[in-house]
Amino acid sequence: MASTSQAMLNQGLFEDQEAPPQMGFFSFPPNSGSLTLIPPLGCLKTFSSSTTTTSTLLPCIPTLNNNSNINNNISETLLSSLSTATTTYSKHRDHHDDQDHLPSSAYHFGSGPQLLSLQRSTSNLWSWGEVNDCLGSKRSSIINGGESDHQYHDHHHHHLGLSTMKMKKIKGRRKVREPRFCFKTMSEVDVLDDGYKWRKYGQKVVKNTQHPRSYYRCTQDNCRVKKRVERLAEDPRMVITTYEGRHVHSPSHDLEDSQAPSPLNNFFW
DNA sequence: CGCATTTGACCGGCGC
DNA sequence: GCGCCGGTCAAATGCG
Repeated sequence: MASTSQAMLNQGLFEDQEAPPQMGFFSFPPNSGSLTLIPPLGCLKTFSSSTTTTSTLLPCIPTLNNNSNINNNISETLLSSLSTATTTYSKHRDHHDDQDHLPSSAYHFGSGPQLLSLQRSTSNLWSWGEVNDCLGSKRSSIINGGESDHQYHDHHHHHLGLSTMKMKKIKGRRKVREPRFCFKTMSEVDVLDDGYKWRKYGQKVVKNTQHPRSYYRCTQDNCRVKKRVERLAEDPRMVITTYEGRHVHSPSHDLEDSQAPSPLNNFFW
């Protein structure tokens, strides 16, 4: 089911290893029939601070039923969303790290409304911030726990994943990370079918959250793609899925459905 | 029985 | 240096 959109994703989003992973917002509420579009929900946030620029959010959110007949296939949905929604992301400076500054150029794909904008980064580090913005990881949870909402909002996206970002430094040199993509879905089920086969290899309790974070690896040989799945602390209805790496194969669905897998079938990368 | 999941241990980075 | 934490490993357990 390779599509132009997929080709765009594959070639445009991640062909450049230095390009940051992208964060999108999608909603997959259960119990609806087919792919539909709904107005933005509370999952969409706008960040603002002295070090963070504004995130723009979806004008519409694709939704997909858990029992959908269209394979519950996220890739389809994401692609659909990309063709119907404006997806942007917050960008912010990594004020903890030194002076690798933010990209100055943005790429735009698609026609009509802005489908997806990509910020070119000189370092993958920044993109980690992106991912963790989406995540609501431990740092924000710690800040959130027992402290005022005001303080939480002030620091929310700055503290997310800081330790992780610093892990990227090795003797003053940045460690190159696999490209990442993080998106948020509204779903009752934690693991959404994205067309690939995953094996769980770990689970961690996230501080100040009742929901654990699960770690998955792609089961395909030689494919080192990983994904993390967790529920948003502030809104347990939301599932945060973070992909890391590029698949070196086609989705299993395609392999089953077709004998002619194409590189363009590669979901995200 | 084979494979997937669970779960405690372990490791490395980071802050204090 | 120590403790905390995220991420991973791997033995134990569960399940079809």
